[in-house]
Amino acid sequence: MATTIKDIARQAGVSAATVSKVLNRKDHSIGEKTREKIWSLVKELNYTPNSIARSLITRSSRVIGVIVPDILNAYFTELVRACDQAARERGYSTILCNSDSDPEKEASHLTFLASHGVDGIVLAASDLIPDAHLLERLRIPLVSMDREIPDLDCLAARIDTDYETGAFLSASHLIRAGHRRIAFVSGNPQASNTKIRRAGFERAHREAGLPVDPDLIECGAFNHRFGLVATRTLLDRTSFTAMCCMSDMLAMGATVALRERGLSVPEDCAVIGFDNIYIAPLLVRPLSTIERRISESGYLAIGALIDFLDDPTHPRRMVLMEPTVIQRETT
Amino acid sequence: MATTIKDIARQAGVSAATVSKVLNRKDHSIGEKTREKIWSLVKELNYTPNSIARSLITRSSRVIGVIVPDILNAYFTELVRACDQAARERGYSTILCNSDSDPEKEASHLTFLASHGVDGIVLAASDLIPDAHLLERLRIPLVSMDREIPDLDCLAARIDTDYETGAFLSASHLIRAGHRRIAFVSGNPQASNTKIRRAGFERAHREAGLPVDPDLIECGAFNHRFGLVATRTLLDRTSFTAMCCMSDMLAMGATVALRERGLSVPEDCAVIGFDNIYIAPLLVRPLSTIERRISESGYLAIGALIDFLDDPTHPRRMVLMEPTVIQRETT
DNA sequence: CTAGCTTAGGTAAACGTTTACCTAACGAGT
DNA sequence: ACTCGTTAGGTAAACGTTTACCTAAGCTAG
Repeated sequence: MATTIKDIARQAGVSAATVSKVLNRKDHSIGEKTREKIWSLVKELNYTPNSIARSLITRSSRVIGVIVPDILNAYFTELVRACDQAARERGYSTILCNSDSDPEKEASHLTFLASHGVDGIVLAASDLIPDAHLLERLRIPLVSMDREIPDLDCLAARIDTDYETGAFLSASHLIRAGHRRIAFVSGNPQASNTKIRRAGFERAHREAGLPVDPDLIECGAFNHRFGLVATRTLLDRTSFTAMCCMSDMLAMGATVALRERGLSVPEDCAVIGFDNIYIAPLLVRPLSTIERRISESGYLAIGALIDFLDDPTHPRRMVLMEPTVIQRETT
Repeated sequence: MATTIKDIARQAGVSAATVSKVLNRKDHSIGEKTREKIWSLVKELNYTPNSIARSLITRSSRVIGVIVPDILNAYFTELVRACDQAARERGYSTILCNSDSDPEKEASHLTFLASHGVDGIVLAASDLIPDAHLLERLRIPLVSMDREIPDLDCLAARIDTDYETGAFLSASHLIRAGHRRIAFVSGNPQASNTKIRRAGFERAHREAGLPVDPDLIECGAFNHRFGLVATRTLLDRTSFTAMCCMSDMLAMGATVALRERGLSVPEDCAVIGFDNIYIAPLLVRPLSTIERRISESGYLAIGALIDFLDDPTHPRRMVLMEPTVIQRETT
């Protein structure tokens, strides 16, 4: 139905190979007028090369798969958007997969992406430890973001955030403001993701000569729903004057729970988030948070991946993003 | 490198055609033991068919393209997520494109999707009128969501929202609460999208015997940045006690501007949004809004598209979603 | 005994590209 | 007159599938 390279070739009176060479700018040995004729036919017939056929023969699709736990989490929305933009700027496009933090879904997305011939994959934060055997078998260049990952030879880069420092800053910020009983809410307690943050939180207390009350800790997931229920649980169990939430979504859920109980933020209880999602400053009471430059890390991930695709001997990158405090009105 | 159908065939001692038949369940004429041998080899060698080769020959990729103006707008995040989920449930996957409301980007995404052989496209709300010639030429089954679109024969369905009623409800809600001077903030003033909403807004006033002051109208874009600047402009120009924002993102921007001037919501100025994005109830002061069942409309879009793909004579769907009011704490 | 059906599977073309290698003509240098 | 290079372009295989059509054997019915 659509125009193919053969249509162009026939109408130009040359072979398909010649057209292909011109289209791919490998036309040092093609005459000027043939070249022009081909280009004008391409315009006239609105010819666009069939990427599928091209991928089949070149074994490269110029597509990058991006796997995130849940795009509804505004943090991942921003990340995905940045990855997509970075990829397009370099002639790639992306295909997005939500794993819902489910190992089976993650594995099925991985094989899906492989069967669709993606050139590389960005595997973003998740409580999961990815299936090393599968990754090993697939042998697709990979960038890991904020997650535990085995040291595969198809690992192009790791982009991690210094969660220890982030959590340390977050707790210190509140301790300096005079808080003594600070709740800590984070994701899956088994994930290194959360363990490291907890370590930073505890270090801040240690350095300030403060104890850490285990009753003030609630870990489960990074979404707003957990923020809501964790805060309710904490309020029922104990008392505190501030909350360290390890994601902005958690902080949003927490604030709703505090309001429910008639507590106002930050007067009755201060709340600090983590991520600085673009919504944070738009809340009616703008949320204090830990900035982690989400878009920049997306750009880094895609950049590292494409550099690796261009040249697999390119030195692997290991980036550790340094978070900073942003004080708004909730603390 | 990866296992192909020929590897399976060789090891099973049959031809590739036989393997293909078994894999595709067209194996009525294949012996029981051959069948079993093939399946066990498939498992053993971790064979996954190469989707690219398959697409090339079958001319179907089981991929659906989704074009939105900007995934950072939480409304589209939810929509995209719903489309993706609906598609996966029916064995399709999606590929996402952000047009940034730019006609050139939209056109380039359209040809990109075409060259990658997507089976269908969901074209979501945008201030743009799509390039009818391009669409006509591409001949890819299409679902249009909340946008003006020519009546192409590849149009599988239209999913629209009854914006006139939505805006009417929104304004009436505020009028009933006693407001007399209500600002109206919406997207691109040229787009039918906005004109229709404005009509609903005006009808609510007419039916209540109230005049509409043109000074209270500001139209430009649907994002939070415009909400912020439009509200500043309105506050500088005139006075009002309530705002009809035609998207929740606008409402979020508006609330920030009101706070800036020391006005509290809803005491000094009520604000109502539109869309009921999932963040609306999480704002420290939960946002009143117009519900439009975003996920449901995503499901509808993908469902209509796939039905059309399955059977192009399937009756075209024209859905008009009916919005409702959700009162929270900003009104 | 043979026409015809069923069962089990093979053959080869096709999808739309890319690319390694070939050819043919022409001119220049020796 | 011959090699050699260059220029301009063609040939055909290859990528990994699917599928229309073929074959060959075995069986059954008349």
